[in-house]
This record gives sequence, C-alpha cells and structure tokens, in this order.
Amino acid sequence: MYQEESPCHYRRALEVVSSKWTVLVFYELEQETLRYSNLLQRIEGITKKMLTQTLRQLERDGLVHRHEYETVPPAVDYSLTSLGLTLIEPMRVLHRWTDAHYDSVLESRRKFDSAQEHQNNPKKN
Amino acid sequence: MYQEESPCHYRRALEVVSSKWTVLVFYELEQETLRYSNLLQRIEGITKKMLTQTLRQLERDGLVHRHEYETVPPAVDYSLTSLGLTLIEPMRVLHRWTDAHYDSVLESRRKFDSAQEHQNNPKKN
DNA sequence: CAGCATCCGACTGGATACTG
DNA sequence: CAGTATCCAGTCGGATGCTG
Repeated sequence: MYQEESPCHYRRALEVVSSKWTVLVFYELEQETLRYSNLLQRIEGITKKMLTQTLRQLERDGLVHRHEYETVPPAVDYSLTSLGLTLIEPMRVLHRWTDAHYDSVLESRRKFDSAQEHQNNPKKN
Repeated sequence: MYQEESPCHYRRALEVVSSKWTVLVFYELEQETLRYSNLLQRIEGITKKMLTQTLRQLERDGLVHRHEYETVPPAVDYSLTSLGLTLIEPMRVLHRWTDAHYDSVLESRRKFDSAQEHQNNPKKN
C-alpha cells in the first residue's frame, strides 16, 4: 500500500505540480506548442516574471521542453515533454474530482462560515 | 474536453489539496480516525499552529470531520468525511505518478543544474 | 520578442509562550 | 489536551524598468 512509503517523497512530488501557475501553463501546453508571448496572453493575470519562473521550473523538472530559434528578434516555444505527457492523466483525474465535488466544497465553506458567524454574533436567534 | 472549462476553477480546486501539510494529514486520516495529539506526533515537523490551520481548512472544506468530546481535559478526534473519501483515489493516482516518475524529475533537475553550471563556468571543458 | 534586475509590500510559516 | 496569541524572519509575487 502507498501508506508504507515515504509521505515526504509524495509531498515533494506534489510541489512539482501544485504551484499557482503550473497547472495553467500545463493546461495550455497540453493542447499545443506555444510561444512565450502566446502563453502570456492566454494565461490571464500572469506576469512575465511568474511565467518565466514557472516555465523554468517545468523545464528543470523535465516536464516542458524549451525550443529557442536562432532568429532576430528571438522566438521561443514551449511544449510538453514525454514525461510531461505522463502527468496529464493524473491531472485529469484531479480535474474530474473538481468537476464532481467542488460545489460541495463551496457549499461546505458557506455552512462553516455562517456557523462561525453565529459563534461570534449569537445575538439574533 | 476539460480544456473548455474554466482553468481558474480547476486551480482554485487544487488549492484544496495542495498545501504543504494537507496531503500528510490526509495521509494519516485515510487509515484511521486520529486525535489531535496523534497527528501532531505522526506528522514529523508539523507545529501545532500548522496542524490546527490545516485541520480547520479541511474541516471548512468538508473533507474532514472534527469530533469534540465534552470531557476534561478535552479530547478531539478527526476523520475523513464521505467527501474526503472521494479524494483518496485522485490522490492515489498522483501518488502512483510520483512513484513511477519522480526519479526522472530528479534526474532532469541534475542535468539542468549541471548545464547551468557549465553556462556560468565554461572554463574546464 | 523573450526575458532579467530591482524594489517592496504582503503573506507564510516557524518558535515560543500562554490558556480553558 | 487541544488549542490560541504574538513575534519575526523568510519567501512570494506584483509592478516597473531595462536589454540583447
């Protein structure tokens, strides 16, 4: 069983995937190779700094391939590596869970928060 | 396809699961109901503050149930809710990916880092 | 075009001490 | 026992400006 193995290992691995922008970059690259500026446009709210940082991380982890064309001005495009492709299915599973259960999470939060309210303002009951 | 749906939605949902300690707490509770102090002992390196914060979040999200016994001194135990149980399989899938591919990630990092070294110190070649 | 460098406020999380 | 409160260093990430 998975319980017997190092949970730290597991946790560190999750970090590969769970940073704020990683999922969104992955999301775009899953469909097609894209250039830096394409990614910048498509991923709403991301800054150059964060995009670069995220791509570097993914490249370092071997999940994304960076291809630089020797042109002026420079052009660079990014695509998933074969290792990156293996992550798509696990991410889909998580995505499916999201679709199926995220409403329940939101619902639970509402209940929890209003319960907290009643704790703090038990006046009008 | 999942691409057509809001990636933001997806990202926010990932946050449910991807905080530093969440996975480890889940990991322990997957097997059995545990008391606060049990969790504190079992999860190496976690502080009371972080454990409490993580448990509160999970409770708020409806993934963990908090049961408080009206005794002195107080006793509290935690278990997964039925919603929490639905998350186990997705997490297992991610875990399996870890086992299968994390070495590749580490290997890729080594290569990337030593390539960076050569960039910075191209002396001895 | 595809970044890198810098500044800086905000948030995170660890250590420690205290409490019903 | 199961937390809460406070302090504080470190990190994250946004804004802005510069460059090959």
